[in-house]
Amino acid sequence: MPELPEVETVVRLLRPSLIGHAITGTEVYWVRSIVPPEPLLFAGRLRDRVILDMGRRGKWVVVTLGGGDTLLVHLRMSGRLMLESGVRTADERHLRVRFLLDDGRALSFVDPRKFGRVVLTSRPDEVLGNLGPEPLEADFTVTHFGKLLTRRRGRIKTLLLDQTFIAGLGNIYTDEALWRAGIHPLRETNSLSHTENERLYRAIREVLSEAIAGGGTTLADQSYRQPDGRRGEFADALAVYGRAGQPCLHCGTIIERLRLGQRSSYYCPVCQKF
DNA sequence: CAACCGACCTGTTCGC
DNA sequence: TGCGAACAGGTCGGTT
Repeated sequence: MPELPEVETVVRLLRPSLIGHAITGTEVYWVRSIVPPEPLLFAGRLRDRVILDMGRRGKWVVVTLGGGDTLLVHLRMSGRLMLESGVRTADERHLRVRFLLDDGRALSFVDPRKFGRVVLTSRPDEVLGNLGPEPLEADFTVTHFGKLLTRRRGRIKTLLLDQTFIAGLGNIYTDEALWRAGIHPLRETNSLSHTENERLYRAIREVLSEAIAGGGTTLADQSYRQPDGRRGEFADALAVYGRAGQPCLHCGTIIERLRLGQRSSYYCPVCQKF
């Protein structure tokens, strides 16, 4: 579910109220949610660690702890991080890991589908090192993007979903960026013109920035919420994702859906010619 | 290498 | 109403 904007939204909201607090206990309810999968060692290593910082790299939440360890959280399809003030958990049934804090609050990792992971490591680069550039960073320039593109082949959408090529894009925002850039998802990467490269670069940065400003995207199933419970308002701004059968906001043509691997892609057959 | 498929999991919606 | 199929924001490993 969560892509870069949703993870960024979560981090921005949680960070100020977590920094400086210590973890006093860790409860593991689903062993495979943690790495390494040893609840006693995991909890022991986290006890009394102070949260020094919290950030994001691609779709990973990065929690820097005192003592040299780092906690990496990937929400995958259905994971959520929620800060709770009491003993109660909003979603007890899907609670996988809970971190108790020194002030009585708790940070809960809730994940119905159990795909998400909480990784405790002293070497975060072993996990994060293979990620491609951060699309919103200043050093990610249009020149840089163009150079990366010319070296690659295959379908453009597949490439944008590859986290080692560029970090943070998922199924929603690749479709939105390709629509904004007027590029068909199945276009061969090496067939893109210089102009198309530039349009794609701008589209990626704009759609991600706007989505962050809107607090991410909450779809009809409501599975993503901001940590404070509010919905992500960028759902109202989606131009193609999930809109098969509805008119293109630009030209009125009916939006189509195709299969790429086992995933859906939404596009306008007129604005995004093959 | 690029493309595709099944796994990993549970929950919800769709179609008959 | 009931019930199986299809589908879901992600990623990995194995096969063609």
